[in-house]
Amino acid sequence: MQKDNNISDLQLAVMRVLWRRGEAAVAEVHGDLEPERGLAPTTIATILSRLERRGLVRHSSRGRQFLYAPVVSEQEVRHSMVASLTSRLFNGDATALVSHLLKSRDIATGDLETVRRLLSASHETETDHDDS
Amino acid sequence: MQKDNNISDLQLAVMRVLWRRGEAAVAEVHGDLEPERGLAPTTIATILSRLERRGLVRHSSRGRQFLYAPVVSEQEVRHSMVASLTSRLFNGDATALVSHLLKSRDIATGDLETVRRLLSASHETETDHDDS
DNA sequence: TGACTTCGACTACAGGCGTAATACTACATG
DNA sequence: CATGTAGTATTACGCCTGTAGTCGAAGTCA
Repeated sequence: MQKDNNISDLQLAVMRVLWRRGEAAVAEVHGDLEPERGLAPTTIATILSRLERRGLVRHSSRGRQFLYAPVVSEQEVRHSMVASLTSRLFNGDATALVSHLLKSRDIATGDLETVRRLLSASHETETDHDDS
Repeated sequence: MQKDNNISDLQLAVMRVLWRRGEAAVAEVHGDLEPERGLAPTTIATILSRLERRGLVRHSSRGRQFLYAPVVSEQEVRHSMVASLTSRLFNGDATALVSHLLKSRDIATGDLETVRRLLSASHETETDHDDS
């Protein structure tokens, strides 16, 4: 069973860079996030160290730089986080979550069709490859 | 627009007691949670104060006891937390979350029927009253 | 009235997060 | 070799959470 991969917003942003690039040096992660976040490079480095301490990433060295690479996949993190929320909020009942989404109009009426399509697709395909 | 009602697990547990009881003294909340959590009464009191500081509950006095009552509904909290996760993890696309749930087998194959039922119910009923 | 009980208020401490400055180390260069 | 520089490691600080002890006020009981 995998650990609790529940992570914060900023940590997620950093992970997303790693997922996209496969591996990246601190400076690269910083470069990618700087426009939207405007954080100091050392801040990014701190985040990466902490992620490494938690086992979500690992690093190798290239010259005197560290190359960080994800250890967990985006799917795993999503799964873990969604499951955690489902368990906390809906007692683990994922259909209750769907029900909530439908009733609270988080899913616009126009998107019902999309969901219906997903649903039909989902009983045909038994193999799973997460995410669209 | 409502604030960020994202709360922790323990805080949720406490809120659930208040939602169930309408209002409750510290001792009552503690009594309800003690079996599963085994926390000191003062711990519960601390949680309640903090929730009050954040505006999620308010209190009145009965004798020298405080009666705490929820200020936000379970629906609001759920909505807020689900929305927050959806935005962080799926870029705000709730259908992507449903897609995730379906593909990752968080929803057992046997429950697909349930979802399908929810779905049909949801385009007939335009009025919403959250939760089942 | 004095002791005991009850309850909220205040204080505390560790650990996580956001955020970052500063320290240290080792390569590059004149 | 001396020094600038790049890049990691260490330290820091405020805020939140979990967890709870202690203090002080007020009511209860003998």
